[in-house]
Amino acid sequence: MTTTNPMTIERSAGRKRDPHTDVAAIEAVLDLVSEGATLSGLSLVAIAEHAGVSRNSLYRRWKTKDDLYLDVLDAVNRPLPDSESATAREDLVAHLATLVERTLDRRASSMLRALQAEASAFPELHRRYFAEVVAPRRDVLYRIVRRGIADGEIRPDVDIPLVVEVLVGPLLARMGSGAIEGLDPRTTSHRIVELVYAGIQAAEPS
Amino acid sequence: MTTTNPMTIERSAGRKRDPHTDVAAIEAVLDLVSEGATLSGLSLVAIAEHAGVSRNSLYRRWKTKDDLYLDVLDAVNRPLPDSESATAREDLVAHLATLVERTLDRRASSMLRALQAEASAFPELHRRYFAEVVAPRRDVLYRIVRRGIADGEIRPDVDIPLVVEVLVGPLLARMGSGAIEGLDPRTTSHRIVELVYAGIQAAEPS
DNA sequence: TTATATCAGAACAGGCCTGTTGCGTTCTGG
DNA sequence: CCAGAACGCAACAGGCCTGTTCTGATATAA
Repeated sequence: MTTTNPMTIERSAGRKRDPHTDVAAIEAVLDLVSEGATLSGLSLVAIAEHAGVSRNSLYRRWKTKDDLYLDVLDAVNRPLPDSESATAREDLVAHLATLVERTLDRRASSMLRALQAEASAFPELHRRYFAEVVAPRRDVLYRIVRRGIADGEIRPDVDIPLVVEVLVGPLLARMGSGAIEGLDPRTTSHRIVELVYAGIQAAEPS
Repeated sequence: MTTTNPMTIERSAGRKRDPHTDVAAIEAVLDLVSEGATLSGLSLVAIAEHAGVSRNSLYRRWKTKDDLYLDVLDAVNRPLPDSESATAREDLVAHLATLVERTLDRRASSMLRALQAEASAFPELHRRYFAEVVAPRRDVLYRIVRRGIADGEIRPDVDIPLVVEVLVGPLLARMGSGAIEGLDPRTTSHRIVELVYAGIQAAEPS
C-alpha cells in the first residue's frame, strides 16, 4: 500500500509517532461518517475525541481534512480478486459477490456515499475515488464480458458498457441508498447474473 | 399539492406574505445543493442571500431547516404518468424514461443524493422521500411486471423485485454518482428494457 | 383610519470549529 | 545521558451560523 500522506516522513531522532494514532483517526472517520456525519461537516475536534487522540496529533499528520480523507479512502479500498475461473459467467458472479460484500460493509459504503454527495467539495478525493475504485472495477468487468463474447458464451452484439451497467447498477443503487436487506454475497450476485443472462422475455409459443 | 408547512396559516388582517419569497427560498436551496452544499451544512444566511430575501422571512415561514426541506422535496416530486399502453414492455420503457428525465435534472438529483447521504440526520425527510417517491414508483413497476406475466409477455418464474431492481438500478446508480453522460430519455430506457428482455446469453449452437 | 402582519436591515449573545501557539511530559536514537 | 520529536492539555483570536430581538417602512383587511 502506497502511503498517500506527504507528511509521513521518517525522522532520524526523537520520539516516534504512535502508529495506533493513524488507524484510530481513520477508524474514527469511518465510524462518524457511518453514523451520519458529513465530510465537510465532520470536525477535527469530533474526530480527535472519538479517536481518543489529541487534536494536535491530527494536525501534525494531515495538513488538511482532505489529506486525512485520502488516507481513509485508501484504507477502505480493497484490491480486486483476479479471478480466472472456467467461464465468464463465473467470473461475473465472483466480481459481483465482492461488490455485494463492499455494499454490506456499512462503514465503507457510508464513506463512498458521503463522498459522492460532496464530490464538488472534495474534487481531488473524488478524482482518486474514480481512478482507483470505479475505473479498475469497470475495466475488469469489461474484460470479462469481452472474454465471454470471444468464448461464444455471450451474444456478440451486446453493448458492453450497457451490460456492465445493468449488472452493477442494482448493487450500486443499494450502496447509494443504504438499503441492504436481503443482500447476500453468495446468492445475490448469482441471481443477478442469472437474470441478465437469461432475460425475462417469455418464450414464443411455437 | 398539499401544503406541507404548518406555519402557512391564513391570517385575517395585515400585509400578506409575498408568495414569491416561498419559491425563491426553495429555488435557492435547489441551486445551492446542486452546487455542492450539504443539507446540514447549508445555512439559512446563505439561503436568504441567494434568494434575495430577508433571513427574517425564512424564520417566519419555517420553524426549522427540516420544514423548509420538506417543502423543497414536495417541489421536486413530480407525479408519475399513469401509462397504460399496449404492452407491459412499452409501459416499462415509458416509466424508465421519466426516471431518466429525473436523473438528468441536476437540481432534483442533487437534492435526492444529498438526502440519501444524510438520511440519518433528517429521518422524517428520508421517511417521506421513501413513502412519496420511492415506494409509489416501485409499486407501479411491480404492477407492470405482473401484468406482463399475466399477458404471457414475461416469464412467470421471474423474481419480480429482482427484475425491477435490475431495470431501475442502472439509472439510480447514475443518479447517485451524478454521471449523466450518454443518458437520453428517448433511447436509454428503451435499450435497458431491450437488454433485460432478451438477456445476453448466446444461443446454443444446435 | 386603524389595527395588524409583513417586509428588509441590523444588531446581539451564544455556540461550535479552525489554525496556531505554548506548556510540561514521554519516548527514542545517537 | 541528551537532544529532538511526539504526546496530551489548554488557551487564543477569528470566523461562521443560529435564534432572537429591535427598527422603520409597507401592505391589507375591517
